[in-house]
Amino acid sequence: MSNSKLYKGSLSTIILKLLAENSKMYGYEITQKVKELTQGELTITEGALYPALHKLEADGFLEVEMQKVDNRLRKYYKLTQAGTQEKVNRIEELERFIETIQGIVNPKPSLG
Amino acid sequence: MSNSKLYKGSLSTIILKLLAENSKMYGYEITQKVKELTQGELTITEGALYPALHKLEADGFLEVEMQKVDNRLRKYYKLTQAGTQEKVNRIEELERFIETIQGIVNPKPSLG
DNA sequence: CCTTATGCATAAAAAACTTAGGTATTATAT
DNA sequence: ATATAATACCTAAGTTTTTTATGCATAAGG
Repeated sequence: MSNSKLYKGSLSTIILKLLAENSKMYGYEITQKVKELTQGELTITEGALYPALHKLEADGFLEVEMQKVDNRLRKYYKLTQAGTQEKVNRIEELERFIETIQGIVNPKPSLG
Repeated sequence: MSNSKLYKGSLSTIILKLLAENSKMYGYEITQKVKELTQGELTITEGALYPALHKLEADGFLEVEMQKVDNRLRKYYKLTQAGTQEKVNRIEELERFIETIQGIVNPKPSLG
């Protein structure tokens, strides 16, 4: 994304999560969905997205299905079984990370 | 850190936050403090920490004070005025990022 | 004496981006 | 008609930020 350096490392987790919810998406659709979900806060650049998709596919987490719509080619991605499991792991990792980081930036006093 | 790729980009924010709370810390102390605060979840490597400290100093956000303790040299860092402001900005950015990412991985249903 | 802990540092490599291009079709505005 | 924006894919060069692997030095513990 253009705005924040913080999201580094979370892109593929975001992709896996969106595909778990929508079962089938193409690249451009993912960029639009992220914009929509974040009210424009996060803009995935194509230079980041496509390599990330290709890597997830190479790792066996995604499979591809081509489809022609209005004479334009779409490359639909969906989760494989391994991808479904990987999504669970990545989301867990992300949530653990958020808790961890909040333990630093928003430490709870040891006692009320 | 060794465990999570996710923290990429948040290291300098963590450093600024710790220095805002402790007014004066040296590198090794920061690594230990992070381990402690996160119960071992996050381990800052020295190869990441020292360059990050040097960059923050070069950017005018930190200033240095040497001190000898037990014949070992410590390099204490503290926030400059600019660093104090930068800390506020970075923390805000981090919290906005966390909200944004949670809007994706934990979307609230549009209506109960 | 050897290893671990404390305390600093850098350099090479890897990872994950941004920026900047390229191709092609369709829709919209001038 | 024609230019621009939107849709839809892609890659390569450069940058940033990390990991991994070192190096040096003192102090403490087995």
